Order: sequence, then C-alpha cells, then structure tokens
Amino acid sequence: MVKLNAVTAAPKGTSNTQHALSVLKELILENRLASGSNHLESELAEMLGMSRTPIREATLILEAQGLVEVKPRHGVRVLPLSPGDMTEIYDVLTELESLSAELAANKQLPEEEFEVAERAIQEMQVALENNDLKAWAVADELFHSELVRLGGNSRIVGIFLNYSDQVRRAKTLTLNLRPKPTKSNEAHSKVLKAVRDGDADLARQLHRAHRIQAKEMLVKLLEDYGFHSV
Amino acid sequence: MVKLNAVTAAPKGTSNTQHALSVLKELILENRLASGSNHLESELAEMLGMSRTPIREATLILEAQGLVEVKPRHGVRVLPLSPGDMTEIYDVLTELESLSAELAANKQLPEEEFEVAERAIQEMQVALENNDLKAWAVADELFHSELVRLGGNSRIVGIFLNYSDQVRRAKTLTLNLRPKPTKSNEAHSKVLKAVRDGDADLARQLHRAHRIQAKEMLVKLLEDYGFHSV
DNA sequence: ACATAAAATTACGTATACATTAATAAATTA
DNA sequence: TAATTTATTAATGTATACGTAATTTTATGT
Repeated sequence: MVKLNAVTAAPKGTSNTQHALSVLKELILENRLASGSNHLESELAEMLGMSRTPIREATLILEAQGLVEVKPRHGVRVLPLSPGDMTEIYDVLTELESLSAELAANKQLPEEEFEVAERAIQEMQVALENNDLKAWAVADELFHSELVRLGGNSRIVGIFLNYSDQVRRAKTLTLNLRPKPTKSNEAHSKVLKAVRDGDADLARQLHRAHRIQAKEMLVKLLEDYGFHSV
Repeated sequence: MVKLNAVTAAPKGTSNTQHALSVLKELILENRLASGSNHLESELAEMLGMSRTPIREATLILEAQGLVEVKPRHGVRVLPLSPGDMTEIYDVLTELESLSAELAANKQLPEEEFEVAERAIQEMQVALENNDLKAWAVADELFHSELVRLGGNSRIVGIFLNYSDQVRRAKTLTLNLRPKPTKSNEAHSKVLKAVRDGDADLARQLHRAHRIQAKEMLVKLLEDYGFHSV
C-alpha cells in the first residue's frame, strides 16, 4: 500500500472527513484508485494518515453519491461504469440540460449573464485550432455547466455536477480517440443563440439533439475500443 | 425530548446506522421532525437509543440525499421545502418520468410487464369512487414508480425515489385540499396505452403534459393556502 | 444599562477500544 | 482426497474518551 504525499496535504480549516472526501473523490476521478478495486477502511485510513472514523464517513457520502459501493467485509469498491451506465447517465443529463436550456430561454436573461458561456465557446474555438483537446474538454464542461446554471434549477445543478464527476473517467479515456469536435462548437453557438433569443422550444430541441449525438458517439467509442467497463 | 417507542423497535439484522437512517427518514417524511427544526446529535442518539456514531453516519447520508443540512454546532436541520423547491423537484421529475415513458414505449414490453401499472390505475379508480384520497395517492405513486421502472434507467429510478420522499410531506399536506383527481386517471390510462402501443413520442408528450399540470396545481395550492415552506 | 472581556459550558470531530461476525485456514472425518 | 467441521484471523460496527473550538454565561468596566 502506497503512502500518498501529494494529496495528503494538511487539512487547512476543513475537517478530516471533508478532506478524505475530496481526496478520495480526486483519486477515483483521476483513476488512481482503479475502478472495480476494493479498499479496506484501515487501508484508506493509513493512506490518508487519519483514523477510520472520518474515512467511514467519507465513504458513506461517496456511496450516497454513487461513486463507490461499501461492501462490509470487502472494503469500498470503486464502481465501474459500463457503456450501459454511460447511456443511463447521458440520458439523464440530456433531459436535464435540455430543460435547463428551455428554462434559461424563458428567462430573458440580461446580456451579461451570457459572458461565461460566450467565453467558453471562444475557448473551445481556440482550443480546436490549437488541437488542444484537454483545453477543449475543460471549456466544453464549462459551457454545459453554465447552461445548467442559467436554467436556475439548483437540483439540476447538483445532479449535473455529480454525474459530471462520474463521467469524467470515461471522457478522459476517450478524449484522444474521438473525432475532432467541430460540429460541437456550431451546436453550442446555436443553442446559446436560441436561449438569447428567448426561443425556448428551439433551445431545448437543439440542445437535446446535440446531447444525443454526443452520447451516441461516446458510447460507440467505448464499445468499439472494448472498454466494457471504465 | 421525547423517547420514542413505536419507532425504536429492535434493529433486526441491520446495522444501527441503517436503522437510524430509516427511522430518521420516516420521522422527517411523516413530519414528526418538523421541517426547519434543529436536532443535536446527542439528542437524536438518546431518542433512538444508540450512540452518536451511527447517528452521525445516518445524518451524513441524509444530508447527501438532500433531506437535512448538518450545521456543526446547531444540529441537523430538517430542510424545509418552499413552493420554489417544489417547482424545481417537479420539473426534474417531469423530465425524467417523461423520458421513462419514451424509453418504455420503445421497448415493446411484453404484456405481463404492465400488470402492476394496470392494477395501479384500477386502484386509483376504486379509490376515487370511494373518495379515499389516501389510497388514491398510494396508487398514484405506484403508477409513477412503475412507469419509471419500465423505462429501465436505474439512475432515474434512484432520483425518482429520492425526490418522491422529499415531496411526500407537501403531497400529504395538500391531499385534502386538491380537486378530485378525475382527470389524472384518464391521463394515466392514455399514457399507458401509448407506452403499450410503442408510440414513444406520444407517451412522452402525454406524460409531460400530465406532469406539468400536476405541478402547477400543487404549487398553486401551496401558494394559495400560504404554505411558504413545508 | 450597555458593551466588552473572561470564564464556563457544551457540541463536535476524531481516535481508540472492543465485541461481533464474516472470511479464511486448519483439522477432522468419511 | 473431498467434504465438513472447528478454530483462527481480521474487518467491521459501535461505544466511549477526550481535545478543540464555538457558544453561552458570567463578570467587569464604562
């Protein structure tokens, strides 16, 4: 068992439970705790340099968030994601983001509210020209989270953030395999325009189509490249 | 502080944490722990006859599920629901249930899969004739959960169950104030027929309309009767 | 009385101890 | 040897102890 250095940094003002939560989440999302692997409480406790109590609390929260499964005498298991799981999650995100687009369009938001989304689109454009897929993914994520934020439904924001986390492993893995996301950029612009124009139905419909396409692309990639679980 | 009898029954084979979780949830949903109220860990521990440890674990899970908020020196606070919160939750449920209807319709399910949903509709009919609103609500809930189950997306099922819990307080409270849900029954039948016929778009659209109407009715009720928080 | 400071209280966060029980290994028997 | 039972080990679930920090109370000075 490896003793962590980089991640075990001092827990500033936060509790050990919070610290364990963020460290464990990071380890999972960065694939440093392999999916499907089991980890005993005592192991994680030693790894993070704290007692089992905050580890237990953190893992229970992670379980409630759907990232791990706590199996009494087998440790916490990092939940793998199959293409089927990805389909489920993307289907949920598709609906909720599309609704967010609709809600945002209905709000007749002032121009300054679109600043971040606009910037995200520009960053995607630049990243695309530079062939910087990592930067593109960051900007893409920003655009989607902005859209959801503009919709103004805090429950959707919460679900979005949670699932974005869960999906990150798969996205990272397929980033270099996917075709250049040229059309994605156009789609985003159109959605944003519809939202700006207050055309709720169009915004919803455009975003839905965009999302469905993204889902099918990703799931196909996972299947084609034999990622039966991520 | 009251010592509970009925609910403190022995924790069979389950852990105290699980027991605390279900008891606390029940207390919250039945409004026996008033929304907005604060409860210290030690208080809940004494109430349920166990130490603080499993209470802490249970409240952390409840917090992750969105039912309470844990505020370090003020105890766990049962989250109140405003009409705005209800709108948010219903909007999410509307989308995800409608998608479930679509997914179910696309599956061409064998007739026996519709047994429970069919029974739910009949029970609603009977309950309506008997003016038994409580029974109607139970059957209504069953129908919706069946629809979601038939959609086959386990994430949606999870979200649905969680939000159904959260919304129960408000539903119970308004049950006797609402108009007789005659049209609801028709709507359910039509949705189920569309699902059976494999008409995904229609199923989706019908259910969406039904849901939006239910939302507007409930939110209006809450506002009209001055339930600014539940 | 009011504001401020000091002291006391108390709720929490965490480590630790320990009983319980599942998993594993060892031993026994057919 | 294979199957079954018994013993051993070890991970968990829970209670408890205790230091720490926030809150409340008391005391002090204006």
